[in-house]
Amino acid sequence: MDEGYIELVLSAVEQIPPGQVASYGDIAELVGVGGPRLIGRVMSLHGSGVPWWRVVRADGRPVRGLEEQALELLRRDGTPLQDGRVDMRVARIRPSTGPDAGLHPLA
DNA sequence: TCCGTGACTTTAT
DNA sequence: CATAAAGCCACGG
Repeated sequence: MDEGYIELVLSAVEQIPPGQVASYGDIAELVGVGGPRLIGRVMSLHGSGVPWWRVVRADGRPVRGLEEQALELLRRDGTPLQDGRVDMRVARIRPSTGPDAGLHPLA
């Protein structure tokens, strides 16, 4: 576990704007190193000091164990919630966000 | 060294 | 939509 890697992940999480979220897999791809579980590990150890609540699971469910806390913070940020889960279709950091966002590949 | 576990993801049933 | 299995990386026993 390199400190540089940790800083990289933490900085990536801090880059997440309010109203948007990122999955562990997204962070992993952003940093281009390791996998989702590695990100989760880094967050659990050094997640303090960064908007950890903006990092959610791929299904849109918040962090394990801190669901209520995360939900509150997400709601405060204006994140689109849907029945206790984040609406990844629009909240996830990624282009082509939406059911019909990019379905005109050729038009 | 092997095994179990965890702030995970994806595909299949 | 829920559950199961496989893949993934790092750590403690």
